[in-house]
Amino acid sequence: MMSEISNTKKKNRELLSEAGLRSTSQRQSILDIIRRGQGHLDADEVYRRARKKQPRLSLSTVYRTLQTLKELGLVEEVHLDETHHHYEIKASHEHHHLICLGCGKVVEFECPMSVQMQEEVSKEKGFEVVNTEVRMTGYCPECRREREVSNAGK
Amino acid sequence: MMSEISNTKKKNRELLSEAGLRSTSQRQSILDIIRRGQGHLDADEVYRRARKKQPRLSLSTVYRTLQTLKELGLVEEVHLDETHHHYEIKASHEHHHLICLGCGKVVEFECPMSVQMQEEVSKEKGFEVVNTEVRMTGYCPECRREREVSNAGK
DNA sequence: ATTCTAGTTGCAAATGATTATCATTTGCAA
DNA sequence: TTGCAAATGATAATCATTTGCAACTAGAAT
Repeated sequence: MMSEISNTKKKNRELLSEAGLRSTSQRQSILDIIRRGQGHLDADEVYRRARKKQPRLSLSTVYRTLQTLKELGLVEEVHLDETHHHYEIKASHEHHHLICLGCGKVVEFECPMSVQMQEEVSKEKGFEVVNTEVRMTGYCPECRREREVSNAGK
Repeated sequence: MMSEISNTKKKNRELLSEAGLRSTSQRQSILDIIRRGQGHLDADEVYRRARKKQPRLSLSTVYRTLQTLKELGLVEEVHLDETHHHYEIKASHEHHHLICLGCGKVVEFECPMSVQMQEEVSKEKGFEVVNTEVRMTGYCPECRREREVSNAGK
């Protein structure tokens, strides 16, 4: 347990240097924040959290690091809403996103079917498919209830 | 055949006035352009095309109209790339998008499975799912070939 | 047909996310 | 410890999209 946490820094360092990149404190903490973020943070949220430890950190560095980590394959960019990007640790299990139109809540779900789907489309269109993203939108249980109430009131 | 085209204007007019909106020449032509667009135009492309007929048209109007038509349910906003939006006529058949990372080409595909998938997720998560978007990325046949050639050259 | 007025438009300025620039700093191999 | 390329911070630039507002017009009322 304990060792996992103290190993993290070492692991981060290795990951970076293997890629021929310098291990800076900024990169350390940004990577840690995303790892602990459990979900999907946007650049600004990463920035806000990282600044608690490193007040001098610049937003540009956050963007640059996110980009770098994405290229390294450590972090994944997901498209939850149309206005900006979110980032999460490249997960062990593939998953997709279900977004509530009412409150913005994001729920992850797995979808074994998508692999099949990907193969089918691959074959049919002659593409080499690299990635499949499934994005559903709708209303979560709470927001559904609210909507029913306000509709009844009409 | 002929009548379909001449009916279009009338139909557009009705659609708009039913929604309590004025039928302006700008809205007419923007709607027509998207309808004839067969695919996925971004705001700027709509703007460029519409200006051929109406040079004084403003880009804001394009954006505002796109927004309006989207709310009316006549036009659908799709997220093909991360930098800006694309719009297409709400299609009779549901379809998804396969985007080439090499040349940017967009291919549409149908996916009956996605309906099943939607139901499953609905049930499992208690959401009322409104929409499902499947976005695959990869390399089209031509770009695949190119990539193989340049890899061999190494 | 003329008038009236709220819905629309065009323009220009504002915004928000992201990227580029560049002087300064820092990791790290020698 | 030192030298230097890589990385950072601060700021300006960019690009898609939105907004404020005065001028304009579709379409209802006269």
